[in-house]
Amino acid sequence: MEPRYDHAEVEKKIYEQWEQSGYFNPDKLPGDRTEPFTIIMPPPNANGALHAGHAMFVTIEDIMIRFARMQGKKALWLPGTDHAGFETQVVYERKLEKEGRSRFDLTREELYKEIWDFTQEHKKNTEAGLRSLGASCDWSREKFTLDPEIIKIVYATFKRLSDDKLLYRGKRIVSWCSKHQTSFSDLEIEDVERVDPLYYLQYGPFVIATARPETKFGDKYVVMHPDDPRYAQYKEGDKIDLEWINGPITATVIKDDAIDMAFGTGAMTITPWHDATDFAIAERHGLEKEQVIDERGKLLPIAGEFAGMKIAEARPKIVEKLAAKGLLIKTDEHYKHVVRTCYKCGTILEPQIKDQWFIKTKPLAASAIQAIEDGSIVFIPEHYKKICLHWLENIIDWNISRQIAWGIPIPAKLCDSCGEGIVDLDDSIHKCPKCGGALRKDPDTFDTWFSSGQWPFATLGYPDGKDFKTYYPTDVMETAGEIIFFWVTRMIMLGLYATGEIPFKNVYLHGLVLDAKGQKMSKSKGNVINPLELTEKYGTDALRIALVIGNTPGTSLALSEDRIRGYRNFSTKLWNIARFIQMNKPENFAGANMDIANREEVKELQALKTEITKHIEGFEFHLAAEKLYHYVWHTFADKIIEAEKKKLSDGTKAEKSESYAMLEYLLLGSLKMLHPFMPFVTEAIYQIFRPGKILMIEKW
RNA sequence: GCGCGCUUAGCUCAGCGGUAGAGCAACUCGUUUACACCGAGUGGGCCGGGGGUUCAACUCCCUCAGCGCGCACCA
Repeated sequence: MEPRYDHAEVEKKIYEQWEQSGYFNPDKLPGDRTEPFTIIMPPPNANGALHAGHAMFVTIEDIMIRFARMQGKKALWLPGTDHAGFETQVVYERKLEKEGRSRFDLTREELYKEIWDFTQEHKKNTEAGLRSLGASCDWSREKFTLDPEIIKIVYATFKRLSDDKLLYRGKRIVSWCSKHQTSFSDLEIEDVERVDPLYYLQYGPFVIATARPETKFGDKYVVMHPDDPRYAQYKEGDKIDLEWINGPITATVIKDDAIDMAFGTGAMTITPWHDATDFAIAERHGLEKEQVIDERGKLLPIAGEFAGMKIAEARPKIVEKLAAKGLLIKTDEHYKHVVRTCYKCGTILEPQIKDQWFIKTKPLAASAIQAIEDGSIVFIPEHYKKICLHWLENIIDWNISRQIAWGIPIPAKLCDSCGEGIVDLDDSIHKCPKCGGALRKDPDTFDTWFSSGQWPFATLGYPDGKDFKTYYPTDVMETAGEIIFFWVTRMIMLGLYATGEIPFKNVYLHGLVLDAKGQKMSKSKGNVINPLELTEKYGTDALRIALVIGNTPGTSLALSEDRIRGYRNFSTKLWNIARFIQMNKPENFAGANMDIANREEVKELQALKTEITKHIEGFEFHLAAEKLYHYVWHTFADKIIEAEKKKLSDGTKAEKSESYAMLEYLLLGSLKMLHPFMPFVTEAIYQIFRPGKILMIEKW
């Protein structure tokens, strides 16, 4: 053995050996394995390079899979990649921008084709990256979210939701991004606190307060609380003629409980097309709704002289005119409120009334809540349970339509004459069943999370696939705590709905990987760590164990190069322990006959094994890894080997043999336990001592 | 506003009813069957403040403070 472990040389060779052995595929594992253990990999987005978060999930999931495999289970880790709809389109649009092009210069088909090629390229890089991180996943079962068999399952769920009346097409308020030209669900929105002026405007006999004067052109309803004594003289339905921004109008009085008497003057006018609260009031009272701002964020002709202006440009001019007409009573310049922005570009989102497909989430959430509350699904760490339940209990209907090209096309037809939407999987409906009108294809695509939400059963070939029957429900869903609502809750809801069973028994959530200073990694800060650079420098094993030790589930981890270097030293240490033992192998050693079972050191190792097993089964990987590290270095190397040195040099032949037998036993035992954490170096050493064997499938 | 966390050695964090732990960093000494990517050792902590439960609290409960995050239609 070389004095120093050369990870670069060893890792590639060993991964190839594993892959060629076929043992990543549970069907090809030796022995009679009945108990399945399944993890579906959270598919990385096929739109960029691997980042530290990927290294984190690979490490944790690979630990569980390798452990299960060594325990004799049918261990399946199913890999995949995600087309990542909107996310990818945003990445691609940025690329277009840099090239001086725009998505709006391309037809949907052209754009789709370009992004397809782009993702296929990234997909290859992603797969190579996962391999170099040591992922022992079954490549023969790899899936892509746009594979035809996946889309087929997604479509079937869509149809079933429609048949079960859990899907509707509705004119509802959605959040609209004027830059990206698409609507969102409630999750793609980032609330930002801002301080803006609040304008008090004279509206006939009333004074109303608003932060958005530019939406007020069409306001013809003035609303107050039914119990407000200040407005007791006004009755619902009263008509009042008044002078407004662009001339005289007739306002109608409405009374509604939604009004907060303490805010402003207790009276407000409503803009149902551009505000969710106002929309709800309008729905309750059957009021007219009128669009004031278009999809590009510009004022419509209703704004008169201001038509065609962007909001930012129009607002001060409108305020100026209001002041000139004597309608501006006062301005409170320090009104603190929250505006909703696009989580990608920060553009202030404009609520718009749009025809979109919505899923009625309440019934789906109810069964998810039950599965979580009765403990069928367990969260690690535990506190995510409460977070999840809180979200599910307050869930709102889910807009799954996106006005972007990159995604799974929504299999539906739309009727322009009556507004009906009809689910049509096989392009067989050509006339509106409601009014007989002409139909056109719905141009929209699904929210990417609608398909990802079906990932656990879709990848396993629901409903008839053999894999589905064997491996579902899966054992663990391991992913980033960040995407708990986007993904985890949706998988639970859709999994239970489609299959009647939970999609996974355990949810393990890891935290963010931060830079050495504890800051979030981002491209703009330039502090993004490329895991593959680190593995090249220090070895994959060093990176992996650095990501595990001291990292409790759910909490973020500051990753410094110092840390990884420290664990690289551990790889070297392990290598040298092996080298020392190998150098002391007696000639004609007959190890099989040595009786060492009663040695204290052997018992100690067995006790350690019990602890490590318990920790891994309890998802306490940080404790397992730390104890192993400590044992190997400070007990095995520092104490046991040091104590045996004398016997190895001066002992009788029998003593030498016994010492060697014991050290070899302890070494191989340690390697086994370390293998899930540091697969490469342990495999390399193991095969030196046991030529022809593969540690990956040795018995735990 | 509601909810969820965090606060332990210089730094990053484990531990969570029974005499304070690791890695990194610092300091001293050391080349002896592997390993200087090493070994032997040292220093360093009112375990955020206050109160309570207990024979016993860093650990459980309450409260305050600071920090972080999530959710939320007050115009």
